[in-house]
Amino acid sequence: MNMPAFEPSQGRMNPVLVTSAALGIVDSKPISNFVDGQNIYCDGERAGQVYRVEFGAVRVYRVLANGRRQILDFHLVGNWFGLQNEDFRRSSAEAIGATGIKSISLQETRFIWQGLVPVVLENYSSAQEHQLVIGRQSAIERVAAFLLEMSNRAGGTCKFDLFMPRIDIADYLGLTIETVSRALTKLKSGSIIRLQGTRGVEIVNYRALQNLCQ
Amino acid sequence: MNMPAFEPSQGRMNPVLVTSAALGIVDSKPISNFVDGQNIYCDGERAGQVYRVEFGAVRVYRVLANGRRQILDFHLVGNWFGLQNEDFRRSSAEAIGATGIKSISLQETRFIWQGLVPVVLENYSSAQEHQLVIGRQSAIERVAAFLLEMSNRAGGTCKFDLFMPRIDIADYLGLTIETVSRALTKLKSGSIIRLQGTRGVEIVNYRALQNLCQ
DNA sequence: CGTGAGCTTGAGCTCGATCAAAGAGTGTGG
DNA sequence: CCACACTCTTTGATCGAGCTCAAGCTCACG
Repeated sequence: MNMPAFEPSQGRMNPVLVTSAALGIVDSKPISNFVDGQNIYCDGERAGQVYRVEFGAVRVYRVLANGRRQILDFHLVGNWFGLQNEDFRRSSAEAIGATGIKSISLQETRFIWQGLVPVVLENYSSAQEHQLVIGRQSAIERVAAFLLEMSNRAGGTCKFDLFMPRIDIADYLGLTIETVSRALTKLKSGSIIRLQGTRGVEIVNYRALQNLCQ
Repeated sequence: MNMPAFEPSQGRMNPVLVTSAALGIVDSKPISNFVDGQNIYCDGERAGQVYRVEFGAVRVYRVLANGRRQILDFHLVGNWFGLQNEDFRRSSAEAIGATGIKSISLQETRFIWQGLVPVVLENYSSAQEHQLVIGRQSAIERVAAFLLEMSNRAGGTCKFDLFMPRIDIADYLGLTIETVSRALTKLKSGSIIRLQGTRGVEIVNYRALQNLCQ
């Protein structure tokens, strides 16, 4: 049985179709440009806008009192972020590399909430998927799951670039950079992946990677 | 490079008000009764309905191929669950104790999606909150966070009953039952909580518990 | 070609998992 | 009402995955 309220969406790959209502509004906005590491919004700040990545990437994260950081989600081209119900931000968002963002104010969103429902549901779904990874997977399984996720979001290619440094991967997966590095080395040694430079990844044995994710 | 200034969000919708449309439909439905452990929906199943807890409680979980289980969320009285974008379930839902559920078909939801937006946003928000706990907190910090969450959801009282067994707490927090038990014992020894029987909890030192959560 | 940030590798340690057993709580039947 | 049985929980002992601390190494950049 289909969800009749909106068109079906393929994972997070194709948000363009499902948000056509929102697109009409956001497309008329100018692109705001951000440099690497630049803040888009901040924990504790009043929430005023909803955002869409036009180019580049964004990390959304929280920092605990003791300095430990958890990256809640990465957002790539076409992804919406910053959607929330509360008045104040409970996380921060930063550009990864040179990044372009379009935004609409929350006041405008009342006209397009319906169009954004699938977007929120997808974000929710991927948050739950991620709970499973960080709750019940070993280090190597987390890294394998991460590589598959990035491969998917890069369009399903087996050769792609990671757009974030190791520390971001570690903070996304709930690990340390050393453990991430060791896991990547292990996957390389097992001829499951190939590494090119510090960001390039090629999945050689896709099946083996999937098996690791349970 | 600067984002336009954040505008204050005026007249933020109250979740109770905005779900009134949904409430109107679901209130006319009969309550379905479930016994302890009974399945409400199943991983892989075609998704047909959205649910609301009338009494009792529900656990939503995923099981990995190797048998490891992760509880994604607990749902208490008044909570909606089962909202998703995909056609098929990616998790299972079970009653905890005697539980009453009202449901509406997804076909009906087209009339109330807009009303359910805050519900989805809240579920999304709590999923992210939980990512932080299982990604970057130690065992005792996770258990402390869990007790505070349950206290809040029980209405902010410091004396309440846990409605789930230790194994559910463990699978929610990404720990083992032994570790959960040890953490509870430690909190008891530190006079931060008091335990009554196997389910009863009283928070004696609320501040100390909050400090543990960072 | 030099420099520094980011990444990898190594050694040792710690927290939580695992394995094992005892204790508490609940329900059933004599 | 108590004895038994069963499940759930607690406690103990040991082990190992991943963290921490500490060097080296790479690579992108000037």
